[in-house]
Amino acid sequence: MNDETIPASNFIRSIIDADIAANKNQGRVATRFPPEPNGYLHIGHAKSICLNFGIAEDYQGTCNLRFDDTNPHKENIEFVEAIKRDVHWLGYDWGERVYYASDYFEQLYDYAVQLIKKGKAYVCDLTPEQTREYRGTLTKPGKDSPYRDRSMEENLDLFARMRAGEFKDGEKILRAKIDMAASNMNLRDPAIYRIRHGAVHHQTGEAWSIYPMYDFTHCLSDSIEGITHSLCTLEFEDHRPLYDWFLDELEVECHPQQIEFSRLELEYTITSKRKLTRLVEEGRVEDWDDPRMPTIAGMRRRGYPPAAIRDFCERIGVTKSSNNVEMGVLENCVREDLNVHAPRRMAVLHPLKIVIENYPEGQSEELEAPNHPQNEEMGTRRIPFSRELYIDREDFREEAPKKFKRLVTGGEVRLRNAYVIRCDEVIKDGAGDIIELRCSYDPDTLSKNPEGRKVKGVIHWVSAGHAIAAEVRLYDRLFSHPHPDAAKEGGEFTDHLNPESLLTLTHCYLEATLADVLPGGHFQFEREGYFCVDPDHSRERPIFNRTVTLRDSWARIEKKNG
RNA sequence: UGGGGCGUCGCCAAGCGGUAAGGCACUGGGUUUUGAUCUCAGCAUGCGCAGGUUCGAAUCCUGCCGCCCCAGCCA
Repeated sequence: MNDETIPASNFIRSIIDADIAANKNQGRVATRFPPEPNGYLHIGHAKSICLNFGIAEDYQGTCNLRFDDTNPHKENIEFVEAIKRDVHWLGYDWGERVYYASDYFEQLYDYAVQLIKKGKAYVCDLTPEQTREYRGTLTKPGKDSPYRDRSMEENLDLFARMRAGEFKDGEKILRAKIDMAASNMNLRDPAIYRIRHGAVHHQTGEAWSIYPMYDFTHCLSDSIEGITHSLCTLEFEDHRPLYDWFLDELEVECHPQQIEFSRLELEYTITSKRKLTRLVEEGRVEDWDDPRMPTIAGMRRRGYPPAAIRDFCERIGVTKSSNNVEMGVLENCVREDLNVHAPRRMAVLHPLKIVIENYPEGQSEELEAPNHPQNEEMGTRRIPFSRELYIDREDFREEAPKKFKRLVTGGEVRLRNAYVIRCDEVIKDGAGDIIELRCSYDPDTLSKNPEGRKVKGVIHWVSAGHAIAAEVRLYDRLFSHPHPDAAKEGGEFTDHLNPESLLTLTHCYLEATLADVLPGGHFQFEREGYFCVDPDHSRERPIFNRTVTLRDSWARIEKKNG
């Protein structure tokens, strides 16, 4: 990583520091990022990716990419590919170390046999419903399954036949024999293998009809890969005793340490894969990469730079406390990165035609404009100026509210990178709507202030005859409620979808230099915000997405004044 | 009311017995041909609450209170 920032420490890094000081694992650090390929990666995963890969980088360790693919009914290869693409795009590289839990199916099977031989696992014939009844409740202990004391030989035989496909889905499961009265529900003889016929696994095809469960698979996969620190979110804290139980009971050479941290809660978004899947499947958004989605693919299309997302993950920290991060933090990271890297351009989103009456008809000239006000190295560009221009309707008022410093009737304003103009006349149509402004310019104000008066306002513009027409998509938060999940009685998160999360402007005018851009390019449209070129963009049909607005203190003043 | 966690500024978050870092947000000033950027200043006598130990407590002890997670053959 070429980040210049020094990573902030956190309790996990402290644990690793102590482990290294104690020469635990011979000072080796090995982490892993273990996504299940049943959906796209989102901002919450980004936190985990940055943590795991970030630690590996900083401790000269390794971080494996491992697909937790033990549930063929929900997983598919499209998600595998998308995940790889997104992790790479975020800026991390797993080298040759991409693994699949399914790589270990054979070993896992052997481990299960080992457990049976130790009398620590048994085949259970209870139906799913019965299993639930036998499990007990939070306050009541469960009771032993009638199949709990089957002989080792019978268990071995039954388990082999499960694998051979002799039983139907749900007919039998393999369970760990622990303690049906444990106060920790996870220890009440958890399932470790279930039967799944008819699924074509994206890696193993139809080779298996039994699949291992998460708790059994995860700790052993970590162990097999020699992971030292297995980082996961808080909801797995209750699973840690089980994680350790399997590794203690089985003969393994490596017993990784599971450490839990709290998952990211970001205001105005959801990070439940189930719910994100619903948004896609119900057509509430275009797809997984819809710029409004909190997915990595969505943020990419929205124009968020990967460095900004990494910076965000750095700033929010890693703790075990419940958190509630404001959207402003993420947006600020995006602005900070783009402010430095995005070349400036001018684009008029809500065009209002103006005619400079004292500028000769048919004439035009090229004005030089810097690509970045603070960075000369980014160079300059030439933009055409002529008699007919477009400015934004927002930048003109017939009567100025107080503190308004843009164009008003009879008033002057600076055209960015060009001359000072005055509005002499307002032309309206039959309905009373303003359709054009007649103005005059002061030829002696190029790169200098006018004589004897102060012009405070500066607005952007484009030359009508040279501008290119484009579609500009203005995105806003997908939800109008900071906690979409906090639905009231009978409601659900979709009730809080923001109906104005996408505003498509089809008649925008951009300065001519924007004609040759490529998808993925970032620009600041001065005074409007940061925009990026959409993947669907073409020279014939230019499409830009608004990544984020500029900070807008005028909007706040206006709001305050009602 | 079983078990496991968490409670420090509006939001994140340092702190680990020696008298409350930092970031975001916010407020005010300066620079500015982006009401942007940049910059300067301000912003917790207080650390969920109540007791206790101590010369000294956000940090240790006790008891409360609040919030989150767990009863998938999901991960």
